[in-house]
Amino acid sequence: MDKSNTKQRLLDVAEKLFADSGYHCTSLRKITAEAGVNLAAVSYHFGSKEALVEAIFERRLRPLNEERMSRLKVVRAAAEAAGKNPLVEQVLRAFIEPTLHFRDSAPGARYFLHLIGRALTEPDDAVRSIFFRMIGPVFALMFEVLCEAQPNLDNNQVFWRFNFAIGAIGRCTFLPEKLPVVPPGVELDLSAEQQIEILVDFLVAGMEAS
Amino acid sequence: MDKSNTKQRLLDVAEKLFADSGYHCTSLRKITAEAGVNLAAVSYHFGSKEALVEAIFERRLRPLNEERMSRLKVVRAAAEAAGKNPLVEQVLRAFIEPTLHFRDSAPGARYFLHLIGRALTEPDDAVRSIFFRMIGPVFALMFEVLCEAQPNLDNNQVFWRFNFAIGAIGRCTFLPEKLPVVPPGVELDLSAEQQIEILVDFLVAGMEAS
DNA sequence: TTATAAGTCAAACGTTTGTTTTATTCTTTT
DNA sequence: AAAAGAATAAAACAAACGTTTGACTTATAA
Repeated sequence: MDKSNTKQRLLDVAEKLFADSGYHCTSLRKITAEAGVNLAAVSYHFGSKEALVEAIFERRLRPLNEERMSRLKVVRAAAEAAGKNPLVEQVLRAFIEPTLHFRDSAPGARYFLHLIGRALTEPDDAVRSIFFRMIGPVFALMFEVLCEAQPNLDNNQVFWRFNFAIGAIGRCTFLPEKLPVVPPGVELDLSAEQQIEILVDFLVAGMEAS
Repeated sequence: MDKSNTKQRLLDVAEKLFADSGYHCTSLRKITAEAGVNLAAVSYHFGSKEALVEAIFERRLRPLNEERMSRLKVVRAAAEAAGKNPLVEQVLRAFIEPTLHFRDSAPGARYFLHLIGRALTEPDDAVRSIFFRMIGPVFALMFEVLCEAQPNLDNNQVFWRFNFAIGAIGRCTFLPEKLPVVPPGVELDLSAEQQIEILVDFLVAGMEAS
């Protein structure tokens, strides 16, 4: 049909270029040139550059967040049904496993993960608030369930440890070539399962510390 | 006197604005206007916008890194003298304590920490490589000493855990208003000592996990 | 087939960007 | 006091940006 795959191509190319060079360093001219479409296509199909990046988040982050949310709710419900507190490990896995399995679920997903790994520190207020609006409910629920998992831990402690976890997770959604110092002999291309285990081991220990 | 405090004012104002809005979203016109100096002053005193941000890194990161390096070397030398492995906690403290004490050491230091917290994920290649060039040796040494601290742990494991630690540390150098979701009742303005303890507890447990 | 809509295209829009230029003022030195 | 150098000022520079325009082409539907 060729019925306007222009829109899809723009999403794919912009996702990759935004991940590579960031929102502001990537011009619409670069995007449309690499996608092989006219410059005006972005305005026509999305309305603006900002609406384009929002559509990118919408396409990937929406379903990912829904899976995270439902898994968090399962963990909470199961714990409540059993009359126990949720396990920290299960809460973390509810967030982490969808993330890293998503990484291999689509060709551009790796780029997208890199993009949201940087969205946490995005300087542009408009772009950052698009991301925060989508991720906000997930973070809020996760914080709640983490508090339930460790009821004898101060909420301040939980909050900061949760933030540390967010930062740590962000480090392994990064494209390998963007990491600062890579000592010789270390393996950057881990499978999702390997990466999950390394990450969960670290975070469970950190969250449950002393 | 007044013997060119223009340069200093530019450094101070640019540090704050770069921290606030990022490198690309902050124009030289905004910087020079807020500093109350002429637009051409940046070119005259520094040469370019990129040289300005490099001077900002140079001013603060150079001495901070020197302290980190010397503390790391002390930890390593003391362990060697005692014929033991360095302690993970001491290695982490050698990096973290200078960082958070630095935070309160100068009026603009908080802004600068926010700036380097974002430098890890800086999309602009030129800016990121300025940062990596300065922080590289510190990261490399820290990775080495961490490997010595846990000789029975695979280097891959150490590398990833080290990266997670970097990500976690970055989360508490952030300006509070830039954090995504802050549940009611949590205290964001921790003293350096409080923040250090929370962070070290978490990271030591994570680094030494199972 | 004709009429209507959807999509594409090249070109230009008005801003904003970092940087440079040229002249002028202030400070230091002889 | 005069000359030399350092610093500031206003203005203009070319390049790049996101966005809009209006004509043209293709697809859909009556």
